[in-house]
Amino acid sequence: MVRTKVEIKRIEDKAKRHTTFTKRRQGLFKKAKELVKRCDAQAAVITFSLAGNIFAFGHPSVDSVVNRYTAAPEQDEEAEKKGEDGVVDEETKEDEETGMFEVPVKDMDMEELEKLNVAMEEMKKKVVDRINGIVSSSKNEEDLGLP
Amino acid sequence: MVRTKVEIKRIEDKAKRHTTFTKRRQGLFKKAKELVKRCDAQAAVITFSLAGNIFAFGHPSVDSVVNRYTAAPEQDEEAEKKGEDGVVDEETKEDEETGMFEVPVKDMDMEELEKLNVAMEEMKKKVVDRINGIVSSSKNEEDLGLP
DNA sequence: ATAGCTATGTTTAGTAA
DNA sequence: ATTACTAAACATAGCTA
Repeated sequence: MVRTKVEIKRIEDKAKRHTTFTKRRQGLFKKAKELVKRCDAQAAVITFSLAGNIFAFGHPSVDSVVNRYTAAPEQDEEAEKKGEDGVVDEETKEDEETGMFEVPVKDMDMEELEKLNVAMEEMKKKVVDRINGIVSSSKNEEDLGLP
Repeated sequence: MVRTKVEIKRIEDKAKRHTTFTKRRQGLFKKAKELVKRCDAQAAVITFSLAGNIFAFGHPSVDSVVNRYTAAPEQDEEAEKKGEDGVVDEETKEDEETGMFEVPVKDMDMEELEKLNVAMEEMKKKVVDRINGIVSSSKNEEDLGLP
């Protein structure tokens, strides 16, 4: 059969999901390259597959775009709230509402703040490492079936 | 006239270029959202128009994807011995000595980790803002004596 | 995992508002 | 800056290899 109208929701079948990821990732990168070239703009695209593979594209480079974004005074975050497929925005908002850390930053003095900052840096590394660890493990599991 | 075969090169006319940028940026973001939703992947897109406007989208957040990219061990490395869960163990021990965060990162699943990551991002901003606030005020006090 | 195929849904250049 | 319109160009689901 040929193509039918497709609903944008999570693909349950693992193999299909990966195939679709590969195709759509290629399409996304192509679009980004066209945008950059036709409009003389700067852009970066970073993707992680569930298997943990990293794919990134950036013009003039991923790092330069990321740095510029990080250093931007005000991040407009103009990620639309139009709610077409905007499920992602809701999830992000949900995260903001979790309020995992209710530390009274306002009342801390400089010394406390510096300690807190260092502690957070270390914790952050742990979390990222843990994420990468999980991803790597699942990647290994998937690879078991391959020759 | 309707559309002709288009060559992917820089659009010289400024107004046209901006119009195309707006359209194609929207298309790019839509594609990114579909990729995230259908394939359950993480992705971030950051664009700067020539006018300097920032547009960014990320799941679960721009920062988390950027940080994960920055912290990635090696770009296309196959998961080998480093992917075991035990990576975090030593640092966790160290953390207990600090006593500031007793969060059991080791036992958290992916979803929890993502939320934690986002929560830390925001907390970090608060702390940095607070530090900047202190620095600014003390700076102002010093400035009182200057011409 | 990635590539070719094809029918069909989707995006977008050109234009005007 | 963004939006509506339309037809041509384009991307891609479902297959196969």
